[in-house]
Amino acid sequence: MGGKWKLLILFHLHHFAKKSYSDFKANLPGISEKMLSQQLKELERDKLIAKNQLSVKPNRVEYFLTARGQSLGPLYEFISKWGIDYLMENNIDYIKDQHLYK
Amino acid sequence: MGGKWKLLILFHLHHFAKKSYSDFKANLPGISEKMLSQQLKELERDKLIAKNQLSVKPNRVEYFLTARGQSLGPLYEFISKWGIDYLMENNIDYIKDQHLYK
DNA sequence: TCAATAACTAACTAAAAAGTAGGTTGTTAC
DNA sequence: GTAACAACCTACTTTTTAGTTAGTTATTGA
Repeated sequence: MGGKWKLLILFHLHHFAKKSYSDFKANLPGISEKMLSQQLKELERDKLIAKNQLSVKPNRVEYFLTARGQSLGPLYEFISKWGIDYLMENNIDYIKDQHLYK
Repeated sequence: MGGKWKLLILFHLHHFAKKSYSDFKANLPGISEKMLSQQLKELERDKLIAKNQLSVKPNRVEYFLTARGQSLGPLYEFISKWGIDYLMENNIDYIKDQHLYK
């Protein structure tokens, strides 16, 4: 489960419950479509997320956390809080310094 | 912090407080010396661990968690528990199936 | 009808991480 | 005085991951 974007994808689903492919695209700045669909597929394979097929003719889906994905909830929370604390302790303005993380 | 062995190193220190280079070597089956010293160095660089130089003429050291390394304690605990639960839910005998994780 | 959007896939390249095989310095144990 | 151990380091290869660019199908909105 060590992909560059997986934790972020899971974290988004943890907070917003349901998200479409393009929701991720819009909210994960810098991710390429290849990475996005690859990581979604691996998360599905590992049963951490699943998707509803809303329609087929125009292909519309929504992703959500499985029970297993939800069971990692405390982890998402902890890492998020730890990260924010880390940035604050070190006086890093994330918005200003985003170039550091690309 | 995404090295293959880092979490295991941190987890060992979390449980045993102080460990020497060769303690890790003995308790992380499969790690190469290159990987071990590389990951220790990166963890030091990131201020998650530190070492005491016990002697120089014969080079003896002991590694331990810094305050920052300790602040991740709940993470080590959670992941460890989650992993064990995962193995049990799926009837995986870790000892028997170690080859799966090499 | 033409552009934009949604949800993808595929081919290829580049960069990062890990593995392999060796070498070093200085000890103590036999 | 030789082997074994501790704590490393170096060069090189292989594997894995990520980035780039370019398609595909189908739909709605102007």
